[in-house]
Amino acid sequence: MGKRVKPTESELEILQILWEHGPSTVRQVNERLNELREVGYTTTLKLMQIMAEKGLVDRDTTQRTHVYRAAVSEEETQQALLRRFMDLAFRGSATRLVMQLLGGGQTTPEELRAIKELIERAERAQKDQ
Amino acid sequence: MGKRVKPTESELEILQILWEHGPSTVRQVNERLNELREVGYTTTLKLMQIMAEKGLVDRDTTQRTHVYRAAVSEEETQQALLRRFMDLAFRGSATRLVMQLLGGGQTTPEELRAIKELIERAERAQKDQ
DNA sequence: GAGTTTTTACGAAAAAAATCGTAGATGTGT
DNA sequence: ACACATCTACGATTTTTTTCGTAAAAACTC
Repeated sequence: MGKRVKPTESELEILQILWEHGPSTVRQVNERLNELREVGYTTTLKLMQIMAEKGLVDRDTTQRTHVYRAAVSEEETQQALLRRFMDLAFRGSATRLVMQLLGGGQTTPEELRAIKELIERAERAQKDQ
Repeated sequence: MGKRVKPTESELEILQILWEHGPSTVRQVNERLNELREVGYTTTLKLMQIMAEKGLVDRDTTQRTHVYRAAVSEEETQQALLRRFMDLAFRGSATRLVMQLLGGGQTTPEELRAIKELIERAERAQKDQ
């Protein structure tokens, strides 16, 4: 398990699309990307080819139109990215991070409730150890 | 307020040092950096000069040895970075982010308690509106 | 089957970020 | 004052990431 995952920002955008929509062609991915910003088709193609080389995605080449799918799990990747980001931007402090998250008006009341539930579950899990 | 600043990773490392230790010389910053990894003195100097141009830091040049200090606030910068990161890595979902944070063993029991306290405070703040 | 579209492959250019060497000015110690 | 160390400025190089042009093969259209 646990490949060393260090996707660049553009690669991560593509992974998000693959995680969300499942195996996709370059065209499908490119169209999703273009909903947000303008990206040339060959740009997306090249990126996905590089990602295949790096092992971030797998592709089925039996058809002329290749189908790509994520080769790294969403969980593991997010875990690694979060660790890195927390260290870099919050000097490793989860508390500070949550403080900004809650203090910045970036959470809806629903999210707050959901997050509280998560906390309580985590506390119970710790007690059970 | 609120400059639209997007420090690079290296720039952010330097900002962290300035936020944590206050106004510092290039040498002081470079020494801190070298506690983590090897960085040449002129590399750090150049970065800090660029940051001064961008307005990320201010510097006092009245002495031969310039003294640099952060020109952007820790809060605002973290806020902006968090927003960006949450969108990129968690498709904008604070809940997913916290889920990874709690599920990945990246929080100590103490942090958990502190975070719970933050949640409760945020809930009370919402009710008061 | 000629022309058009779609696709991959490849390489190169452009852009962004990080690193470092060298020169010259300024300071320090003796 | 001389030797040595420290500091800034500047430019150049290197590395990483992103973007795209062109060509060739495959498929589709009429």
